[in-house]
Amino acid sequence: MVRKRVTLSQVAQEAGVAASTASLVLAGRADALRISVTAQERVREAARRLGYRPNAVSAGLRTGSTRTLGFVSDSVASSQLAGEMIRGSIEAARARGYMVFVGETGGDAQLERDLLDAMSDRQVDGVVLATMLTHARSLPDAAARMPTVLLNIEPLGDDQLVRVLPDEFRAGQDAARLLVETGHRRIHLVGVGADPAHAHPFALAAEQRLRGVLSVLDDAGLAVSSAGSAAQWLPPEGFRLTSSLLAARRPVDALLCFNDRLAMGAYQALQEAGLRIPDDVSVVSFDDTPFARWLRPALTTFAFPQRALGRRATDELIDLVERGPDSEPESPPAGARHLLPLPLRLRESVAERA
Amino acid sequence: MVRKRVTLSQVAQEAGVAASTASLVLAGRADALRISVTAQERVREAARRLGYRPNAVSAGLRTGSTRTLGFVSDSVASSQLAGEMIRGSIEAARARGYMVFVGETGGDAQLERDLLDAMSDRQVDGVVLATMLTHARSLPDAAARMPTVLLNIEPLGDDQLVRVLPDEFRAGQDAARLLVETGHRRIHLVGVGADPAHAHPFALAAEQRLRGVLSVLDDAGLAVSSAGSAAQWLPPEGFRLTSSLLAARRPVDALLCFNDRLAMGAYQALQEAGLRIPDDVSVVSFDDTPFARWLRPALTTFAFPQRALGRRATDELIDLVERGPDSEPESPPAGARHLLPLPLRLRESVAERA
DNA sequence: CTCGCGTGCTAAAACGTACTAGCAGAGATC
DNA sequence: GATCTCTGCTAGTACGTTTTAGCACGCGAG
Repeated sequence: MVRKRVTLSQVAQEAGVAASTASLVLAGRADALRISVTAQERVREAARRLGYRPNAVSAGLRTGSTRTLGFVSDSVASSQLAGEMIRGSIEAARARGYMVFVGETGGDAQLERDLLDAMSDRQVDGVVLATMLTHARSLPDAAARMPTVLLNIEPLGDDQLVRVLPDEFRAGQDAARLLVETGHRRIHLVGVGADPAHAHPFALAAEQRLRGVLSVLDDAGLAVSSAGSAAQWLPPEGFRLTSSLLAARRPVDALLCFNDRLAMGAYQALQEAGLRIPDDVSVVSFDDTPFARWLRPALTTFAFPQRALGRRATDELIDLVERGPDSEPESPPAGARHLLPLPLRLRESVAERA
Repeated sequence: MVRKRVTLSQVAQEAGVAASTASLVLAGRADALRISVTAQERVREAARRLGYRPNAVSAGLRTGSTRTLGFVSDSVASSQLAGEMIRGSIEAARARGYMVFVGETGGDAQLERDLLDAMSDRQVDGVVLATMLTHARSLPDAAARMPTVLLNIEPLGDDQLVRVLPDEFRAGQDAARLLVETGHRRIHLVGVGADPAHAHPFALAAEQRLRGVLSVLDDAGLAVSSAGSAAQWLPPEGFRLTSSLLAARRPVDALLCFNDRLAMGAYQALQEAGLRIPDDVSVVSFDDTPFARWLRPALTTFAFPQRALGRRATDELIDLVERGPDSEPESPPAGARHLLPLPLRLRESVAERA
């Protein structure tokens, strides 16, 4: 079943040279070390003929670098986010010749340590540490022992690691601006209270997003109203909050939902109350969950850039790894923070107001 | 930044024994090879004190086994399916001390070969080859060269590999039976035609599922009606098919949608036509997509067991790997096919008919 | 006293690659 | 003819394990 792999010495033998010569040729260091062109050709030809592929395990043992990365996330819950991030990470890695080990902790710190150990045992060149849940957190020791990039995490203590994050503040601004500029005046938040200090439970993300919203509404001289905050950002909560907002008979122009699932619940409440979207009420949201485009009318939302985040974090990690730990002399200010935009998906749920 | 790992010889030195002795002790082969209890204790103590962890790369080079698996899928499209499968795979692997490399091909055969090569270069012990798209396909050569388990794939040529698949036929039966037993008579299929030979485009899966449905409807003496087949199983298609079904004014008791996204479209068409679910029309579906429970009324559906599939395939792979290629004497009939059920998620979209 | 045997351990080779140090031979120089 | 330099290559070691073959020692038996 398992055909034996061809080794370097077999190639060397076939080409009539020593293993070291073959190694030099195939590593592209032949010119530097004066191997004749004919010998080079013989080696390359032999390698091709035998279908030689270098054994990465062996090379890893020798050089210490395995061209392998780890991706550890906590997410089990909001699976699509995690899935897309992983996908982005894998793509970026692949493009630069790396493979990635994927691990999930479900938020369990012990499991996280075990996973990082298991990856370290396999000599990964570095890891991406990602989260979908708690955005501010302390870091495992392992993060200090190997090249690490934080994805969607704001570390509590250490400040030295490269971080890749969605630009929540800007997204909040953009969403509010979209509504303000289309003439909406009676804007209600769905999912968070009006006070950024208590924006919980999605901590930093929600808080930053809210601050962005507030800064724009303030500038526009608009009062801030919240339909109420929710512990879970799920459709039933969106439904409940929107229903009671409507029951209170306060004037409403637009709903600014803090994610698509809340928006889905809001849709249901609006529709069951006989209100039309966007003619009576506009709805804008965040995430661009798959179903956002399938709602009727299609939901206008700011896409959470999972894939881009995964890709970027991995690219940063590879940069870090390949730069080597020697060039530390702060060429990049260690602890750089990269913010990625949440692009607008303009669909049908926002109307122009007179 | 990077603290040096402790090696076996350091442990040995600390314990005052030879490296080979330390190896035997830590590998648990001490008793078999008569190492004194005191020496064993010294080794273990030293290992603990120094925080020794065996280098898996080195061990992999020596033994050929890296306790590493590969998971290669084609899916980019229906991401949640893939995500959950991967998650299941990772869990199962983790539980038995394996790590997994994840790769995605997007259906590109060349990329698939490259990924399998890259994994093979890293000496994975085996791979799970999964698909979300085309269920019947030919296999890359690499599959013959290392232990391989097929996930959601029915191979075209070779018949020898272990396969793990959802039990589509049974799910079709279950869905049809659910509707028949609750008294529905005017059942319409949404997404596929009534002829299993043309069940495309989801080939085997849809065909098997349809055959299951038909077998039950036939037994119940019910005529088979289809609202029409769709090239894409997405909400707009579900909406379109259901709308034209209703426009044709044929009597309809229940809709049997071939996935949740079609069902979502069907919901929209029914609601916009002023029909109530389930009072006027029952709806049943397949997949249990996250939004299924958030639709109003919550959708009754048969859950596609992605996670279980991933887990099972990985468990089978590890069994295969650990059994070794030597014990081939067909203890398990090579090419076993494991079918996993699609469990019913009974919610609110099906009513009892008089 | 010698032999044989059991006990407790170790030396050494192997896995496949990377890379340093250096060797052999040809030609050039004096 | 001896020395030097340059070209073209190779021997050998290291990476950190696993594993086989076998060594040294002490003790009991003959």
